[in-house]
Amino acid sequence: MRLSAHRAEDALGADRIDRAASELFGWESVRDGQRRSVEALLEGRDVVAVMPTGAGKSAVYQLAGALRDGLTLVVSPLIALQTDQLEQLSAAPAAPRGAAVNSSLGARAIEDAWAQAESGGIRFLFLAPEQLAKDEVLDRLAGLDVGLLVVDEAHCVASWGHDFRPDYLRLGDARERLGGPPTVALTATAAEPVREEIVRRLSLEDPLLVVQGVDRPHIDLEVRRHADEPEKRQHLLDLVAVLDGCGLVYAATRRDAEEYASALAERGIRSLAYHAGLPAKDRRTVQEAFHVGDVDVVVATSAFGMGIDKPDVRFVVHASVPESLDAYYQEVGRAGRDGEAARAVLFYRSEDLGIRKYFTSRTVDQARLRAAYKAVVAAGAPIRAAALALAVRVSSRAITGIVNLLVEAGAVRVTRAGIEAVGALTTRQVVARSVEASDRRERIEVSRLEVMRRYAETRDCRRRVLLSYFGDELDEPCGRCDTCRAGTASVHEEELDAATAPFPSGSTVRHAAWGEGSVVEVDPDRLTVFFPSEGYKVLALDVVQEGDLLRRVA
DNA sequence: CGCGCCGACCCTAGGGTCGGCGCGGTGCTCTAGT
Repeated sequence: MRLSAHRAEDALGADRIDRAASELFGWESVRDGQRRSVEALLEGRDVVAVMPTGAGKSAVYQLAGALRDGLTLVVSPLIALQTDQLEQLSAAPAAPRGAAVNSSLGARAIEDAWAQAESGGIRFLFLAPEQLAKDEVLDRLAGLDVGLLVVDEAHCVASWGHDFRPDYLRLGDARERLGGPPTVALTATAAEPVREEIVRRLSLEDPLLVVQGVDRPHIDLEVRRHADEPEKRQHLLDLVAVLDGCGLVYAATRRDAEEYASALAERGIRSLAYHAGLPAKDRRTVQEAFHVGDVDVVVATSAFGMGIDKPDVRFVVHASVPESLDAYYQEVGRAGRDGEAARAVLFYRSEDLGIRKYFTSRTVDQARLRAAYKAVVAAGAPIRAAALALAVRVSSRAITGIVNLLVEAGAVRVTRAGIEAVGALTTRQVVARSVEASDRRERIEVSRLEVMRRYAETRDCRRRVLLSYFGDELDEPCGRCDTCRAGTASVHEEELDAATAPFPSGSTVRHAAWGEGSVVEVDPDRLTVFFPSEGYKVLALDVVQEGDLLRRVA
């Protein structure tokens, strides 16, 4: 079946989308959020779509890619995800074909994929951001007609781009070099600052924001506070031992994951550990065993989960607090995909915030930064990253992070020709600005951890705290969380009304020192406001009002 | 930031405390050697 036939017949988008959905992919219906996203992309508009995995994120780019001219480039963080997506495509009745280019493939398979992309034999090409950092890849893509760029699991831009996988921060440059094709960023969870960073880093222009179904009302929320570590472990094991069905336990370290898994196994529970320290073969085995139901509980670090789409996960238990509410909800969201009742239980000890604090702390290597900037200036002309790495004597991998920081400091810019200095800053200024940029980032991460703490320690309805963080308001306590059951949430409710008046949730405010921010949460006696330069700030309402600290902007 | 391990030291012979130290999470890619 020729796609162009559809285009000729159906000038109107909606009908065309429905027909493609049923004829190419065999789907009976297209949801509202999917339709709006696809329509925008077909009109050439960028899209940021926040929708749970079960809600068919991939359908958005599959439909838009099939209906648009040219190649659809899908940036995906994991090779395993690329493989899954390819399988999904080939399982569809008449969907266009796709291929991947990554390090797991041999030279011949890669050459074949390129040839197919050039001849139009495939319409989807899957890549990790590291591929797009290579000149030869970009050159090759520039010779093709890239009609659509897809950034899957787009929260990775913000969470991994700054240190762990710095090539994520280069996607905006790659996009520009491809001629700025319409772009869709897809993710299951992203609060406002994460969305804002995605838009900024990818240089999206006035994107359509589609947020679909943040609430998962059938997941019961609960936090169990403990002062004592051994007691916490004991209670966690006691609980998991009696929970029905299969589930996940998230631990902070590999060691904890191993220990919990074997303690559960000793109690006769079919459980296995999963973390990035295991050989690739074992990791696949654990995933597969969980998927087919040969194991009931996987105890994992944050390594487990992306791409896991098992419908009947009945519980997600956290042995330690995650780094942010975004991360927490991402992990919790793996429960109850089938829409049946599920539970999310966080075992909380305030000391557990320590390891997260450690992970957020960054030290800038000033000597390397200085050397890199000097080398850029000395070059006198745009210098390639590889040449710069050689000049500064760091690995080509490490140079990306250093250059990212220099870009953030406004000291250099990255163009097609290479890296070049901008303005006339002294080395000292550059180092100072880079340190400031790094500190700002750390402040924001620390503040996100504080919000996680507030969730764990709140007496208000947990779901309301969670949803307001994601920009969704809940008018009444949910009735399906521990604070609602304990009655503390409804007490909170009575006090709330009077407090909401001056700075309602969602409004924009201005602070003399921190600039503009948006109100994330309103409590009877305090406000939580996100300031782009500072992160989340909790302000006492009486202090705010007495000192006239905030002005309402919008 | 908080832990767990190790050795030193305690005061009297084996078990306790204390201070110092190292460690802790996510994956891509390329390359050298089996």
